Amino acid sequence: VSSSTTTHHYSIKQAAALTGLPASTLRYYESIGVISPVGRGDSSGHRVYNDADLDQILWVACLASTGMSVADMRDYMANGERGADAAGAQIELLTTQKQRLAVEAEQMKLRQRYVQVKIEYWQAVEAGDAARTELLEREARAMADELKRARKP
Amino acid sequence: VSSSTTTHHYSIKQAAALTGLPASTLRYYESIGVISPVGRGDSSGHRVYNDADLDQILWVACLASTGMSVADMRDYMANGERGADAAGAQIELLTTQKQRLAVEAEQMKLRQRYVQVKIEYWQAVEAGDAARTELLEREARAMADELKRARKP
DNA sequence: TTGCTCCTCACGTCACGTGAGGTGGC
DNA sequence: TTGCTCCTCACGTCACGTGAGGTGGC
Repeated sequence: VSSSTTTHHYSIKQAAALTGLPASTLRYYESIGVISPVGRGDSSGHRVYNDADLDQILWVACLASTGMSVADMRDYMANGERGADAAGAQIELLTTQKQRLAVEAEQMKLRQRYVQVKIEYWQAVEAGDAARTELLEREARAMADELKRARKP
Repeated sequence: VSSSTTTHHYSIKQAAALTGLPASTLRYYESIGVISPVGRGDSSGHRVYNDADLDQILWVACLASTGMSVADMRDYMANGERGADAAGAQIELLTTQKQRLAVEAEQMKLRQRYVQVKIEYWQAVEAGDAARTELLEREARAMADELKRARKP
């Protein structure tokens, strides 16, 4: 999704700053084909990133953040043929990714609740409230079971 | 948070099934001191897990799920002295972890919105809606900026 | 005895990170 | 010339995963 009116170029350091990924990772992703080869400066041989490159990198970073392997990311990106004709395929991939994120978000919520229950448990212990302590102990155990099930798929 | 009335024992395979972590990871965590040494069966030498062990493992799994390093997890667990006297310290650690989870959840939401904008972008491209395409392009770029900032701290 | 699970130890692997040693533009 | 950034290539590292080779209880 690059701007159709203006295109700037950026050094690897600038690209790293703009995307939040370290320069070493940008080189690594390019070397294994997760991102397409970026342009090089004449005579210097330095990488020159444009807006489309940055956009691609941000998208890869989003995929990586959900624990996708680099092999899968490469297939994913190769599939996205670049161009309006592939819109249908892109939407399909994006929808899958959306679902992955939804599952992850659900697990995050569970973990947050688990930690909250643990906080309340220790507060009950501190207050010497034996009944509440036992109640929260049971609750924590039940949540643990949920956490285990959520990790499977 | 082990049950005070009954304690069962479990093999490493059962412990793996109950916590969702592979047996190899349970051995690894024990070997580097992230979880305390578990009991061994007389003469067999096989690991025997009890409810307190399982609880500890689930807690470690929760910490690991937020990207905490094993070194930090070890310090964290060592600090939790086990016992009601450490309730205050436990609550402090748990509160910190809660905040880590909240930040992570915020990033998840951002990524979900980013993917959603991308989906709508390609739908606009597919529909040939140039104005909406450009609008969503700008929106995606703005979100990318947010994503970058969220990854920093 | 035959499976089955468990054990340790060592090496493999995945996704980078980190120098070493060298080049290019203000 | 002096910094500064960039380059490649190779090796290091972190968190496990995966055998190899062997033991123990029904």
